[in-house]
Amino acid sequence: MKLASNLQEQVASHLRRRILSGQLLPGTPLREQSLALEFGISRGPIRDALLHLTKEGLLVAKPNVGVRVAAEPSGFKRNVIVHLRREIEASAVTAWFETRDPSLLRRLDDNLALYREACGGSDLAQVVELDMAFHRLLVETADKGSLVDLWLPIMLRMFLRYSRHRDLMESYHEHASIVRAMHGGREWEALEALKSHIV
Amino acid sequence: MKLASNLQEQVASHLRRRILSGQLLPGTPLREQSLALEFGISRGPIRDALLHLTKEGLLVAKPNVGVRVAAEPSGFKRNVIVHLRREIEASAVTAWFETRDPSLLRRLDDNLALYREACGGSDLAQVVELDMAFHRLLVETADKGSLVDLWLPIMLRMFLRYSRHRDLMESYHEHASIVRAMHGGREWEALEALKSHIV
DNA sequence: TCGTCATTGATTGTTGACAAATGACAATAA
DNA sequence: TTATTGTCATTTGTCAACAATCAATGACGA
Repeated sequence: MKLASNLQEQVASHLRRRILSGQLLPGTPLREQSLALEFGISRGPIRDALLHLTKEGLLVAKPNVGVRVAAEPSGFKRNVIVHLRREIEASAVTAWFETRDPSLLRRLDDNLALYREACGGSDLAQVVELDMAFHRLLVETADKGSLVDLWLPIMLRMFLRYSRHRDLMESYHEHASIVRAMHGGREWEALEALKSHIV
Repeated sequence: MKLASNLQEQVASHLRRRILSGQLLPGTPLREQSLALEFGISRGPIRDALLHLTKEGLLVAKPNVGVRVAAEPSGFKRNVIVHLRREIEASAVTAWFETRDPSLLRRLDDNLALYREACGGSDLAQVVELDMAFHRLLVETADKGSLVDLWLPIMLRMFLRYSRHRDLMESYHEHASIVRAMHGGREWEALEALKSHIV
């Protein structure tokens, strides 16, 4: 899951995980030099990675000063984000019901099994990863995955406050009920379950 | 408008303008070396700028190969984008009606005057710039501008097909009618005008 | 005492050289 | 002819050194 040939992407996904799993709290400054030392590489790829994460909304950059982990979105912003996510993911699911390609259902089932396990365990980073993967599967199916790049930064901003305010097992059951409705071909039910899951 | 102390942002906004105004067509490859030569700087800041634009959706990058100007979004994707933009900008305008801060109205009026002029002239880059600025003003007012970073990449992807399919003067009148409704305090009318303007 | 302004240390911004990967083309063999 | 392999030029990826900038500190003068 983590393999990438170029260093910047390796660093980016590593930091992404640390931020989303709550190991790096909002406001924490990240220095290029220290990160370069920590990863044993030069500052170049680090800069690229930080730029990635900044554009994704996980970091905020001040010119000539550096980057910090972004603050959780305000209530107002979060509300908008919720609506945007619903719009994107609902569009994708609606599109899926046109074809009902069963390969998606298989992948969702696989994800669900792993997710259930992870929710029982204590590896929060793994839980976040699988939760993310679930929704990514939904978004990817529509229109040859064209929505993913639109969806990702929105999703990430929402996940900035993942760790707290979340009952993991309940989240699992919500995923399961979405998939169940899709298996049964009940479009309206799937969309309702999705909408009430995204909060 | 163009001033930025760091080179990457100067390069980024320059390329942004060239792409949005249609001088760089979808599919056109951009080489770091040639750009560095063209701007008379080294490849470092160029890389940063290209990364910015890639994350904004104006370019697509293939690892170890390079970047090209992004293709126009598909019909499906564009439809989603339209809904996202409406959601964001309508939220912002709704929030404005809570306070009705008159300083926004003043700035919108200023923008309208310039926009009208530009629509008459032939400088498409200027038209795009002002159109963008108009909507940015709307988005900026709400919640201390927190929606801007969410809105920008969505807006830019939509503007990839700005030049064609657009009657400039009609666009001006739509802007004007939005502002007119806001001046008059007619919230519903403003939101409807906004919604029908975003297509 | 308070405010202003140089100094200084830390951090980002920029550069040019080098390493690694890719795609195109030509040579070779079935 | 067609598929495969090897070579080469082009382009991106990475690196370490240098320059520019900022924020904090402390000296200075009102």
